[in-house]
Amino acid sequence: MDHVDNILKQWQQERPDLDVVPMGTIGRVKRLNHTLMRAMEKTWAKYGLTDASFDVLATLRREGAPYALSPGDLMASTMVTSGTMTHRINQLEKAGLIERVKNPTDGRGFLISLSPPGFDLIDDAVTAHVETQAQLVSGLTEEQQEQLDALLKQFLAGFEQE
Amino acid sequence: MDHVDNILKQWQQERPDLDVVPMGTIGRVKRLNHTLMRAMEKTWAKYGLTDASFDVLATLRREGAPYALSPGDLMASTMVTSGTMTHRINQLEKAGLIERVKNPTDGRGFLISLSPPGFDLIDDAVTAHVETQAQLVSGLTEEQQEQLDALLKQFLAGFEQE
DNA sequence: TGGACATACCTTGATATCAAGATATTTGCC
DNA sequence: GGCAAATATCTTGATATCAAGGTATGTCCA
Repeated sequence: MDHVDNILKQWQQERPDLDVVPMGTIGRVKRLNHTLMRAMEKTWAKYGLTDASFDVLATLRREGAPYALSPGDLMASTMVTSGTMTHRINQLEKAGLIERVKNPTDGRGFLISLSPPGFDLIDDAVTAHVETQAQLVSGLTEEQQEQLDALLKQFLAGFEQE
Repeated sequence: MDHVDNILKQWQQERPDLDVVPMGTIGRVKRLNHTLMRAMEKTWAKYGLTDASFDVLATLRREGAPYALSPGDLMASTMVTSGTMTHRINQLEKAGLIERVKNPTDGRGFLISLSPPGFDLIDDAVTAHVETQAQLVSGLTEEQQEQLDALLKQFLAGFEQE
């Protein structure tokens, strides 16, 4: 009987006409996401990073050499709007972790590339981040982790192509 | 091979020293949460509500008569900080959907109660909301929904008592 | 080849959130 | 009863986000 079960029980008493089973699952996804984000933020903070800045730097790092993408590519990868991405890029540029370069093949745009300090920082931060994540999933057995992953993947598949 | 799989593949090539399996699962939770929230926001918007305002009104509604809780209870239930809750309450009070009443048994605090228009609005909105949620989970079979729910519940259980 | 449409990014304005600290009240202990 | 500590809520200041719209450049077709 966890927090979400209590919510469902309340609804059943107040609104027995509603089928609240999906609410339980979606509520758990929301709550789990919240909890995981809060935990991971602590690790990012040790490197002076946030969800947003880690996200951008990690996206550039894992891309491989020459560690550069357009703002539009970054937006698609991180699911944020253009205004948000402009803001993130400005902050990271000010911190010297990325550089804006005119896109040589498209005069409308830029390429965002990791600076050498940005590369070093994200390489250290992601090592710690992966350790934190391993900790976070350790409450489930390996088999449960695999099952959960497979179910999440199928759940997401229903949305990604649309 | 979904979006998250691509991310993991990139990391494997760039940083083969890292075990990125947990990153996949956690990444899917984040992405799924984002997608589900965006979808549910559309329903809330039809009633002039947001995630935040729906959350508060629904918490009061499911509590049952007399539909009143303290800001502190609301904070605990919704996982936001006190500043955020004060702001939410101010907005809802301005909209006439809730009322602030001096707590008769504790002079430091208030009780937040649903106004009659607030009650009517949330009762309609939650009906539509539950329909939206049923739609959102319909990509999984009933059995998969149950499995997912059980795994999420156990995952969360590792955090809730701490 | 030139004009209409599409695209890429930035700017603006409104809102939501958090962390930290302020204020008022209650509780508990002597 | 009275003072210290705990508690409940609000205030403040900094940031992040989004939606909508602006500007410059590229693309495509008649």
